[in-house]
Amino acid sequence: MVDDRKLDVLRAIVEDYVATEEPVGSKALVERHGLGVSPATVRNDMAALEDEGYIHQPHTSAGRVPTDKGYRLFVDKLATLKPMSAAERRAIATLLDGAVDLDDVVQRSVRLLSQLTRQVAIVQYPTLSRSTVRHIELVLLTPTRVMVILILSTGRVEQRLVELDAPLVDTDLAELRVAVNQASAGVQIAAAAAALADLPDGVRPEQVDSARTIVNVLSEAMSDHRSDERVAVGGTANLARYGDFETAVRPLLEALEEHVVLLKLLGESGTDALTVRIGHEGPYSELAATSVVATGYGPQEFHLGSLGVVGPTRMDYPGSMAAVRAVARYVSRILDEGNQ
Amino acid sequence: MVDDRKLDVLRAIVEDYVATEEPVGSKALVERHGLGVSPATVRNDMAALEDEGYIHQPHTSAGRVPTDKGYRLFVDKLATLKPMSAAERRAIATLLDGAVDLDDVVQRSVRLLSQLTRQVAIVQYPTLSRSTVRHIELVLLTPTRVMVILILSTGRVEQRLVELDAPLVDTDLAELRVAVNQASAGVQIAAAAAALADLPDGVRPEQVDSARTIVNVLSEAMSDHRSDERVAVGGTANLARYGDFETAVRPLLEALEEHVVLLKLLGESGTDALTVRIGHEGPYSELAATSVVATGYGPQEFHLGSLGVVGPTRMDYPGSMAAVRAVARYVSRILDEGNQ
DNA sequence: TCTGGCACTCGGATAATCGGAGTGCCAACT
DNA sequence: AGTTGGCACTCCGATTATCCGAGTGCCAGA
Repeated sequence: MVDDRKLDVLRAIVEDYVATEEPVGSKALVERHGLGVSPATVRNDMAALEDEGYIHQPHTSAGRVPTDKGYRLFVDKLATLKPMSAAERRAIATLLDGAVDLDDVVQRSVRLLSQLTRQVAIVQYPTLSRSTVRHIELVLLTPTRVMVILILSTGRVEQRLVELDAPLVDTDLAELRVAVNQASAGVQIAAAAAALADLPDGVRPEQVDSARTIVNVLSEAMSDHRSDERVAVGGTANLARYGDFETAVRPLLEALEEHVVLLKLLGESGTDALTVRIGHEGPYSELAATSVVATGYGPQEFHLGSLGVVGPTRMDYPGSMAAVRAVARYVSRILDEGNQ
Repeated sequence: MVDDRKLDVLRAIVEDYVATEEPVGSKALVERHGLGVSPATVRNDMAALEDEGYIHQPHTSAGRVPTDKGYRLFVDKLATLKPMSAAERRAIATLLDGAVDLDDVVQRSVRLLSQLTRQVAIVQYPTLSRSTVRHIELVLLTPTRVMVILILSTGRVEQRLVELDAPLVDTDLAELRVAVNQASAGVQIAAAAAALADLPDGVRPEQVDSARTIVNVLSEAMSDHRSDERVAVGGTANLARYGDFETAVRPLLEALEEHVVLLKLLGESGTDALTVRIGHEGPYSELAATSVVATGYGPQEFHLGSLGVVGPTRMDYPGSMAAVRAVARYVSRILDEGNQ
């Protein structure tokens, strides 16, 4: 049975432990928080909380430390997002508004997020998969060499160099340009790739080969989800504040190198909800000591990617959650604007 | 006076210390290296080397540790680059050949370099400043909205969205496209920016405003050296092997966040020579415990950027130098090929 | 159900001890 | 002059011993 006061005690334990990084005892608790009861009472509650698995004693005669389960309860029931201060809101707005292109938005977001939370921040680049084709440009560099440029609605630009078997003249290329754009402009890339596949059938015979080559490259670029896997990482210096190096820092540093791992951490579930993954809840047993606060972003429920922070299970959840949500909102808005 | 044998002793000390991370004593030295003399003799030499400032005793009755000056001598006089193994050469070649675009080349290089050296690797993106304009593309998205795409010889693509005051039709834009390309294709961007400045004077009166707007954006993009400051970092997990956290790891982690700092570390001197900066020789006093092995890259003495590794002063210089040089060569070659 | 009291536990900080690797120096040897 | 074995000495770091106190569980009384 977990009544209200026990929850208060749990909240107090979490807050104190996060702040001090040391097991918290009954006496210190009643002093620092106005619980209105005696240490002995708190001790009883603590014993109960421990029975339920919410807190844990490193050893007899030590204070209590929240378990993952304890943090979970804290996050689910007890945490009220710390509202961002006006100054912080302004900082977010001005910093992100100053971004000149997509790369810049991502870079600035990571930096911002890591500074706000003093944690390691991760921002996934907007995925190609759900974006639409804004424009395709074909440029004749030499008669047999075409530069193919694919511009997507998110602002991402993909470019490929194509070597043709037969020379092409400018007017031919212009026809082709019109054709590919008609077939794909405004269409989601998956559909665009499909639409383009039939295109070579419709062109003049002597252009078929060239068209086919170009279309192939285009669909390849469209279905190349390599860039879906791109992420930006920042704030690693914050790892330095971690206490335990071997169990906490090293595995995380290793994870940060592996972008695939990071994406899994962010949880590319496709949902835009703010999610918190605590310790062992995550997919990697080596990262049992780290938590992830993440959310999707994208204009109007349209999931373009995820961003979040990772840190020790002992982290400031309310603050991190608020920061992550705030940054995600601003990023979504920026991307939306650039997309009109 | 530093005779040959003393140099041998120094080399042995450096090698042993790098390998073991512990002060090395006279006895261990003669055992591990076939010096052919007795420990007592080595001790005499050590005393001399210490007088000269090449090595240093953490405390009486401890072994010796090389000083920065000692490493310097080692690197200048004693180090013979460890040749890359055939397997390593092949790994470099295949990995880098698989790169699909500029970003990919850089990403792969960082990864490669960090794995080869087991250090933190840094690769600067090719600078805009010395590259030439390959092509400029203007795309009419709406009558008053133009997407400007700038393609450079290094494969970098810059794109900007331009809002025009007056609507423009396709044929007008085509004229403009021809004009800007004629003015700038094949020209170094600094010169191209200058050449473009005069261009609006030559166009038809009703286009002047649009031309001016577009040209402004272009020269801005050309002189926007923001991307000159881009660097990729990899292998931070290797920091975990460092012993001393506070003095070695934390300052470096902080430095890695600051790309400007990194560029200074790489030494954007413009020279392509392989340089080694040891400990205090570098520009940052907080990084007195770290060394940098860096070199420029770019096809045929044409400096496009720098790459290198950073690590503790106690690092495997011969190995790192060889790896850095090898990777730089391959990167240069790749960039050259993509540039034909 | 809460509270004050009390005996008990145990980790971590502090102090004390000890061994050994390494040194410098010197006298003898080549 | 350069090299070597011997030897007394130093001092770090690992090991062990000691001790303090925060924190606990439990119980009896309000």
